[in-house]
Amino acid sequence: MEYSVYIRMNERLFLRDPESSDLGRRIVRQGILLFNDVGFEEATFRKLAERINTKEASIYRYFENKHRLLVYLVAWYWQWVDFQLVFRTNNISSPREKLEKLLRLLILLDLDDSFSNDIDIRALHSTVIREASKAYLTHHVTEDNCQQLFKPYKDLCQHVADIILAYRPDYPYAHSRASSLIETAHYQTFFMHNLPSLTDFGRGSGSEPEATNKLLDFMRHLLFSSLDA
Amino acid sequence: MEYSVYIRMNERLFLRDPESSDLGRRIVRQGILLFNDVGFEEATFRKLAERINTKEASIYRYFENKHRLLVYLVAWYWQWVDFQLVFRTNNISSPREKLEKLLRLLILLDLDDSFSNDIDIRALHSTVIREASKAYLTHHVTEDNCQQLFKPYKDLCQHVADIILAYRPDYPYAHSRASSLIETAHYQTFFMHNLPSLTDFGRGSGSEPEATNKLLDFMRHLLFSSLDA
DNA sequence: ATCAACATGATAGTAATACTATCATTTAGG
DNA sequence: CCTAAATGATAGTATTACTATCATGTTGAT
Repeated sequence: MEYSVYIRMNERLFLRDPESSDLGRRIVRQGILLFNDVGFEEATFRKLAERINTKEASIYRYFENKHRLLVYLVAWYWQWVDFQLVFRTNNISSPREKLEKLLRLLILLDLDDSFSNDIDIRALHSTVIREASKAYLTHHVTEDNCQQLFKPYKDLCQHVADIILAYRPDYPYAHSRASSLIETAHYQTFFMHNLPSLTDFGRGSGSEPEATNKLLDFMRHLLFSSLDA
Repeated sequence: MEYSVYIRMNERLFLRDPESSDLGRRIVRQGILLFNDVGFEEATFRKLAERINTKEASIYRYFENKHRLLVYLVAWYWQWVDFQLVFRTNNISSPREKLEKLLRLLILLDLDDSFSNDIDIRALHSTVIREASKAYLTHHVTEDNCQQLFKPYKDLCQHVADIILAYRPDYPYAHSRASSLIETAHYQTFFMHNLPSLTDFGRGSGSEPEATNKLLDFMRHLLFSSLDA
């Protein structure tokens, strides 16, 4: 099944809306692949321009700089996750089942279609795991935050916190629990693939899907042991 | 009390040992302050050189580049934490008490002396919180890892995992629990100060030490609910 | 005290990056 | 079909991230 949703983004995330033109869409879609291929620090607008047969200057018409493009991609991803969460849980009444769905969503299980609006979700997921923290771990977080650049992430955390509170109305750390759940899912995935000795499901624990299942078990254990304490 | 320990670093972390000369020591100590003042991406060897009255080229004799300097500082920090953990818990037999000490160490509570070998630990702590993940979230993690650049972090995680296993010998996720504990301590601190809506102890929850205490409560809850489950 | 290493200072230079500006050309919408 | 907007093409600037070279200063072994 394909959910062809148009994700409306905050206007401060771009100079010109990249979804309003073919060039803009190519910048976003190939930007994801470039970040994935060479990493954020090695990526340049020049390389991206070559990749999509345009000029550096044209890309600057859409995004102020590489960092802003990253912030845009990360924001898009969190809005996508947020939408998927609503979509996949809106026929479910049990908060516990909703949380279970969320866990699977965060590690990209049950993803029948890897593309959404021609955006390669798996590639974006990898990019977000590796680069998302660079979007906010800057000297100018506060200014960026004032411009609402991180709103999609904060909204998702709020929705997760709401589910947590539905599950356990008196839980005193709903927001921290939500943000640490999301962060943990991501960097444990990174560690599993790149620094496996920091996890219990890396090398030697079998195939990739098996490792992912162990990660899911760990996440489930961590989440519910704290909520059921 | 002051622990004037000389922390011996892996030789691949530098070109010339910065602890072997006055200039080298200034590079490290002022490097921490520069990263703290302007952030990693805005920092340059030129700025650092001006700050310590030397030339760019001299700094390049100690560190290949800015990223390597960051990796060095982060590695130093984790070795310092690891040493502090051993030092502060070696007269304690209860694993639970050891874990309690660790929690306080990770958020820099009970720090009577902010300096160790003239290194400003609080400044380094801030820098590590903000920049440490940039040390490994790169396209060249695997090569860096092969060179053992992250060994201090992995060693600390192993020691924490050992304490966890002493507390709960059959716990199946000791390594992941250790790494997620450490990571969570750091980015929850960052969120608390910079994106407080992602936490439950930000703005409005009173003074700085009060917020830090709430964070400690959260961390304690998270850790022991999973281990005691 | 002397000399040889070695560390640093001082200066210069290169390639790449991160933009900005300008103007011609193409494309799309009313 | 005409106008406005988007893109292409080219150029240029300031800064960064280095590398090279040689002179000068400092240190430590004899």
